[in-house]
Amino acid sequence: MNSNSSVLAGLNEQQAVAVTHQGGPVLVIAGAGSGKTRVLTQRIAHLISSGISSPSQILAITFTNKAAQEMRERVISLVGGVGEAMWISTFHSACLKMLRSNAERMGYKASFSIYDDRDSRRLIERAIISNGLDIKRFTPRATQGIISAAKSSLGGIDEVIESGGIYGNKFGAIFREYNERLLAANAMDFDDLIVNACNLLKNFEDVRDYYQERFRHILIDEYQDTNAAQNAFVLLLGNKYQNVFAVGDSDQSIYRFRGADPSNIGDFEKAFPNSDIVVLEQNYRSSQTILDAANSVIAKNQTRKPKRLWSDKGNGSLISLTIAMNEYEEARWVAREILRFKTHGISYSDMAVMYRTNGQSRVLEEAFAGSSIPYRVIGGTRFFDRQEIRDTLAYMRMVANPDDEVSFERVINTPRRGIGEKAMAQIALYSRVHRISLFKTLKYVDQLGVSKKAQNGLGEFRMLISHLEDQASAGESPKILLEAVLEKSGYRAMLESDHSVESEGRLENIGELASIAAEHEDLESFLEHCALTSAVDESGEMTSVSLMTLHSAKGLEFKNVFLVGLEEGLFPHSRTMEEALDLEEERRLCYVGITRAKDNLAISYALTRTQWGSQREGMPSRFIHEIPAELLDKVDLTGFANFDQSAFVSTERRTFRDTQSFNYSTSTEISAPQSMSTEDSLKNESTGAQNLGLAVNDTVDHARWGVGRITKIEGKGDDMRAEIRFKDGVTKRFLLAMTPLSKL
DNA sequence: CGGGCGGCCATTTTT
DNA sequence: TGGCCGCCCG
Ligand SMILES: Nc1ncnc2c1ncn2[C@@H]1O[C@H](COP(=O)(O)OP(=O)(O)OP(=O)(O)O)[C@@H](O)[C@H]1O
Repeated sequence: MNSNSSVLAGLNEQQAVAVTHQGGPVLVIAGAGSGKTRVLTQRIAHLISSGISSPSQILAITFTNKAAQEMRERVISLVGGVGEAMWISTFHSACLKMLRSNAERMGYKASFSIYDDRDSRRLIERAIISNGLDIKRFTPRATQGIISAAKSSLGGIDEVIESGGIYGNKFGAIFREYNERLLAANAMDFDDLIVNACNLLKNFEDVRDYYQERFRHILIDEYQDTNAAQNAFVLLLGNKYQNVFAVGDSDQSIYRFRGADPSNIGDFEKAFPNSDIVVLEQNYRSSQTILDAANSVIAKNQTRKPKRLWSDKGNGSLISLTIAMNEYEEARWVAREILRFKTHGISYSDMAVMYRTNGQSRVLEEAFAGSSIPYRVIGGTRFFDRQEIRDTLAYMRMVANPDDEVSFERVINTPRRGIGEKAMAQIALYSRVHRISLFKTLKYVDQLGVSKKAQNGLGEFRMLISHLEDQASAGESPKILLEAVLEKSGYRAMLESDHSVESEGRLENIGELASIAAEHEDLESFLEHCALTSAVDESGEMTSVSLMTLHSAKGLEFKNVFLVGLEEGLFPHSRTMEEALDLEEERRLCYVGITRAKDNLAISYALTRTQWGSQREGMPSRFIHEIPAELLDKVDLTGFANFDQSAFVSTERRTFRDTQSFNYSTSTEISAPQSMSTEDSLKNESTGAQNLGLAVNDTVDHARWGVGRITKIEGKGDDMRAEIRFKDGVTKRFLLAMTPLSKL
């Protein structure tokens, strides 16, 4: 069967051109919602069903694992059959797969560990310290930024030295040591996965030949967010047959901060001089109103080529703009709207709330819980970031790769085995001198020069790991191994013995990890899953509202979208407001957010917001002003929004006098004290409570919350804070200078 | 050596 | 808000 109806169904002319392109390099450039992902997916289906390509000749790159999985399912539903042979994955997964098969060539063992951000930062910290540098001056975070930027642009030590400025040589030394430690630990960081895969292809002709022959068709989604190393990977693989199909939208490039380089799009034509360009202009997702708003925001970017994008879905409803007193009121308003939409037949799973920073989810979660709205937070504090999960996985990694330095340090003394700083220093010394890994030094435990107690602990640890290694090489499943780790290491016993609610939660999480382990045949695939599965990948079939950052929202779509916290300093974020290029990236992020909505878009901001314990007054985001006023339907919950830009005088803004009544009816107990402290701070008055000589266990009376007992005092003078546990069991924290308290 | 506590810090976005 | 460091006591 050749050109097939199901594969071409639901495509416009331009889309069909792209899908059925006869081969050679193709670049699809198109705005949001124009069907880029659909085209890419259906092209895979077309290649297979028309017999042009077999599934095993397909390499498709997506931005997240979840997108990969969905694409695979979609292709299978179009052409049937088993899709196992296709490689549809993220860059990182694809590179990892190649590296596992060829690790020895690169000087690694096949069982190498993958270091995520935090593992890598920890190792960088070790490298900084062992260079005799101060981690206050050379912060691991900043150093990691420099190193990662160099790696992801395929640079080496020279680039690190250069971006290190006057301390270039120091950063260079750190960089060198970090890489040495990685190699010694048989570990790669995220950037290494890409860089090493490139080097593998570059340096080994036979490997390159193999993969070039194998992947006759290479397709890349979200091309605008590839970095130099990823791009090099694509070019290396695609060089021979040049069947490279890339889709992207430079207006949706939002990862420049981590090395993504949208100029890869422009360079595509240079790399493949005979490439064909396909432009898609019809948006099938959003109403014209939403599209107009998005187009007019993004038009403010200077460094951009204008682009046409239209929709025939009709104007739809206006975009609502809501002004709230504070973030609590904003969240309650979102909750009310969600319930309202629900009664109009829109299901929870068709709605999403998007924000700039993860920290904003908390208040929303509280409001949703209070309104019994089912919700899911996508991303945020990830499951795999929890301490107990990291600890358990560190044990598992030790089993797979005993040379793993970061994992060793993590668990050598968890639970306590009497190994302190002193013993660790001795181990590190021995490992340096004898050029063996930390774990291997344990063979010579009596030569390390550590206390008897530490020797015992170390011996115990060594037996534990080697016993587990035996089990692993005997082919025990990850589930069994995990069980053995928990039991034999004493980790479970440690948690069980303390009987706290916290430990119970940790045990539950570990239980969850065990069920993930049960889904995997071997240790390697389990660890791989844990290393590369990001929070965004968690499945979300349930009928719940989604909460996520704007970054996580890329590529998704919802009927109703709430964009919250549109305040100067938050969005655009204060860290981006100085550099024009950073600000443009924020604007693209706004464009991405707006264009996630199909039917209804609601944006909102709060006049005050509590950040780092203190209140901040917010100005409406410039992005709001960049949306034509006639597309907005303004609702002022506060009565005194200072949103008096000329564009908005037409709406029914209440006068300041009205606010004296202060009866924004929806406010409940949560916002009242908020507004009270706002008033206080505005008047710059102190309640004097910091001078009452309060101490822990004093009983106090709070003007709004009633009687309670002080459980904690910190800070002094005007900065004194108290934690008070009220009679109803609620615990709250206050800045005393602003709190109406009396001592009882 | 280990645990607990106070105080200081910084605090964007993530494969 | 929490993560981390330094300090103190058992
Ligand atoms: N020809 C078409 N007819 C009807 N619907 C279409 C057509 N093409 C795409 N769509 C729909 O439009 C929506 C957006 O498509 P898709 O996600 O592929 O766009 P995209 O360009 O990848 O978007 P973005 O870049 O914003 O993530 C999807 O719901 C898709 O099913």
